[in-house]
Amino acid sequence: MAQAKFAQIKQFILSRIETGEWQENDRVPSENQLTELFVCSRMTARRALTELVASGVLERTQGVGTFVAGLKSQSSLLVIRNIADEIKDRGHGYSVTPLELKQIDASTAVANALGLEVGNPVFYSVLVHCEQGLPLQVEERFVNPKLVPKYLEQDFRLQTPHEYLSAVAPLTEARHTVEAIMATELLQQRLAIEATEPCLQILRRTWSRQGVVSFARLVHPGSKFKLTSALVNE
Amino acid sequence: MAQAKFAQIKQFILSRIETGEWQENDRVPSENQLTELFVCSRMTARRALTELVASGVLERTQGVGTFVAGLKSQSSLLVIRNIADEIKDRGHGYSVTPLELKQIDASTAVANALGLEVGNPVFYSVLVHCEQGLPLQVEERFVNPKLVPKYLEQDFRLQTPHEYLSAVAPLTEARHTVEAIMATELLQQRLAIEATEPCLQILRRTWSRQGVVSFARLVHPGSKFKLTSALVNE
DNA sequence: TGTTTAACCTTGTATATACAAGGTAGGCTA
DNA sequence: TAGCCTACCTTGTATATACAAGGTTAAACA
Repeated sequence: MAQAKFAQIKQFILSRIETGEWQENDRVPSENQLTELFVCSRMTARRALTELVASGVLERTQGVGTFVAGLKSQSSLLVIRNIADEIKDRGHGYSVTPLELKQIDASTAVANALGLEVGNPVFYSVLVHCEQGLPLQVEERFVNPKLVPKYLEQDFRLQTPHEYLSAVAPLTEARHTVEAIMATELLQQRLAIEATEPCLQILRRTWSRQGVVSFARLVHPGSKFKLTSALVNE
Repeated sequence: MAQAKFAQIKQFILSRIETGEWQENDRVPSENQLTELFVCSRMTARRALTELVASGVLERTQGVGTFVAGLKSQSSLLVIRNIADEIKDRGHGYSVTPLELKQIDASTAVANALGLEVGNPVFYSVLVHCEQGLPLQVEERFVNPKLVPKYLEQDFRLQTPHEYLSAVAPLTEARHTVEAIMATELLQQRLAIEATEPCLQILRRTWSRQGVVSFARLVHPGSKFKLTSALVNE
């Protein structure tokens, strides 16, 4: 068999959508119709449809039918990768310098982000991630001490905070905000950039089963760092 | 039945991964083992595994077994939404002002992005998208005239370029780059911002079956615009 | 005429079965 | 001992079947 039958059916449907023959919200053949068209069992036709639904190409409603899904083009996905992996994947040298590692009192913003009270103790770390020796990211991180009591005892030259946290408190969710900012003087020093250089800031909150684990502020020089998307559709 | 059997099996596996009982690369029970555990048919056990593989929780290799997938935490997804929808979803007033709509000669950068020769004609449009009357995005767009010959005849106050292009040349892929930049003087005027305000720039290339359809440069004031992620992990 | 009902479509869940295909490990042979 | 080969595990594809559940429509009834 050149290609699995369910894959042929998927191709058949996808090509018709790609050419525009079947438009958004058009009805696609039912499982039984596909069964006749391709001379296969209902389970095989069903598999093709199910997989296309899973990938967002189709939508179905029990008792009604299966339809071409609305354009996903309206939103596409950007990937935020682990900085160390990204640098290594480029074949460049990666190094990290820990600048701070201590306990502080939660400010209002940090307390809100972590779901704690203002003034509660939180663990705080600052690291500079470098590519070929040049700063590419300043990672400022606030950690919930209740969930990660041994955070301050770690050596983040050996294992990034992200790796450590993942091991200690398996994360179940993460939320990000990306924006453009101007660096403060301190950040300018740490990133070795001019006052005129804009920066890309990623705010990242991570959850485990027990609650908010950490709140991180990742700042990149705009001239050196780009977020790139993988793909959409299909 | 309180819950479908395959859903119970999925829950069983997910909870064991969440608690950390099963770690990355650990082997999960085979289809036959699950069949015995849950007193169900192999197809039902298989469905649970298949769906968890689809959602990225598990990985499987024919002839070997099924394993807990590597942390997805390493990369998470950001959503780039249609600007008009985003503003409307916030319940705010949306308006758009077309500034340019003409044919120009492709510069080197544009020719590269569109897969054309330098100096070839390309269609060019500039629009300003406003939220409550304030500029939120400048959309500069270069369009391949071979694929979209009637681009210049459109009225983009009625339909956004993106909507028109989606209808004319169903898109099959899109790639994005996000970075922080300082606005040029012209952009400062168009966005009504100060020279000191950093901007978030999204470069977007879209493909249809026939090739690259358009290349867009979307610039937002950093103080007013944030990209926000939905969620991670399945 | 208006409402209820039943027939018929759709998708959803579940089982039993068969064979194909890929990988591993242990035993057999040279 | 070294290499091959078979038996046995795994996942992958495909079929036939049964009944459940949700929605539409048209016919039957009041």
